[in-house]
Amino acid sequence: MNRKMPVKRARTKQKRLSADDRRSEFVTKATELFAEEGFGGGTRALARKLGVTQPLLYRYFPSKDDLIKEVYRKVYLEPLEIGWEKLLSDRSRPLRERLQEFYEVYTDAIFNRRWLRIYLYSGLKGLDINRWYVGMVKDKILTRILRECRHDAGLAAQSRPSAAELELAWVFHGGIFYYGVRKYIYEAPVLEDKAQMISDALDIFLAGFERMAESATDRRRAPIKVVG
Amino acid sequence: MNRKMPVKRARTKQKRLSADDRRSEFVTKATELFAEEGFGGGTRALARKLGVTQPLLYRYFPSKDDLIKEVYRKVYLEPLEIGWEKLLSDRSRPLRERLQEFYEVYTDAIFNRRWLRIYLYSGLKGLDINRWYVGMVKDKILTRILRECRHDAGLAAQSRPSAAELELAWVFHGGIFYYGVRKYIYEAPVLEDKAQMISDALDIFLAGFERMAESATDRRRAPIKVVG
DNA sequence: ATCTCTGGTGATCGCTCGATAAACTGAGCC
DNA sequence: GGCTCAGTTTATCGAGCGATCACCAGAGAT
Repeated sequence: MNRKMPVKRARTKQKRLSADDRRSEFVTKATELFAEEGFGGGTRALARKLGVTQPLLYRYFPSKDDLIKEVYRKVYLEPLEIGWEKLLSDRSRPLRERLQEFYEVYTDAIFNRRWLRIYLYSGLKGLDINRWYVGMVKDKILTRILRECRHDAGLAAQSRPSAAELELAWVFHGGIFYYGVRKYIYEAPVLEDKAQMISDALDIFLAGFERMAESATDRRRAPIKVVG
Repeated sequence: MNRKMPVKRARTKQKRLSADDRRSEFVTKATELFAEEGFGGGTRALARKLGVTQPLLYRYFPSKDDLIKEVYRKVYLEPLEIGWEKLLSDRSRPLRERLQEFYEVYTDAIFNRRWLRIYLYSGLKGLDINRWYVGMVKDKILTRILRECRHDAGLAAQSRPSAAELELAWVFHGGIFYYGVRKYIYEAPVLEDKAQMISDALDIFLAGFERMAESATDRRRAPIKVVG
């Protein structure tokens, strides 16, 4: 028996997907919708994006909240695909080079309208998953960076970074993050060369770290001086 | 004829305010409500906060959108009450001192749950007023800071800051701003001494600025060195 | 004491929302 | 060819939304 004209399949509204495909299509399009409209975006608008009717959603998700949770999972776990540990902790490469590459890769993953908007919307809802992510940035990125910086500067390792060190790292990290917010949320003009921005931010962070490391032994703060 | 027991007035729901008082009470409580719930917060919930009925809102505002606009006006203009120009441009005081004080005062004005949440919500809506505010930060704060920095470093004044300089200032500013987001939006633990955080951020920003100023004449980037 | 003006209420409209139940449909199996 | 079962639709519910209108009530002027 020959196939029933596959041409028609292209003309018809491509209904009748497999369950897995349909489900993941819901998550994908929901991410797009919620990124634009916030989580108040309607289930009918979502169905329209898929070319199906609204009740179909409930064959795949018990409630809208469950769909939202799926979106969270996808968005929050997406940028974690990168091999952070190896990249940051590979001491065969110069520290500066590692940091530059890490932030280029990391920002490639999260600097886009979809990710940043979902991240901010979920942050405003104050959910646990958001606190978890912030804690992870602290533990897996900033703490690791500080450890490598201390090692690079010949300082003794410590189990946990000091509050002042951590704050320095946070301000640095936040400054870079805010670049993405300015570009993709505020849609304000930014310096187009992202790598250059990261490089400049790294310059002043590393200089600040060295300065702090020295003044920590001094006890009193010495005025900073830069020599060309 | 004696007064009708004024004590009762205290027991009764204090209705019947003057038009101006009621109107501003609507704006105040609406700011609180929208800060928590987003602008999807309902007019009935708002009325409940005032202890009045929902239709009363429409005696004072033609629509919910008009109320929202009032909230924007209040929130966006609130931190502008400070005398920025004088503070930043008063060359009788050391630059470092001026910057420290400015950021302490500025963050006193905007680092609170209400302001930051309204700001982020409105930013996500992509309204003109938000772009206006970002442009104002650039023109009235960052450009002015850079001008003072150039003057302080003995560099020639320029009508507009270079893109690289501006980006440096933005990353610095964003790093400080993100401190507020971490504390009041994410409710994550932060270094409690805000003035210290600002001081540290200023240290590395000023060092970075000097470094950039020097390398601009060198053409090639000189490695940074910090002397205690 | 009565009138008036205005701040405030009760009832309700039309709409959209998330969610449910029952009916439909078409590809694969016997 | 008819059966089956999974993917999809049609119809609809109850709740909540922004908004409107007619009415109420109390303080101040006369």
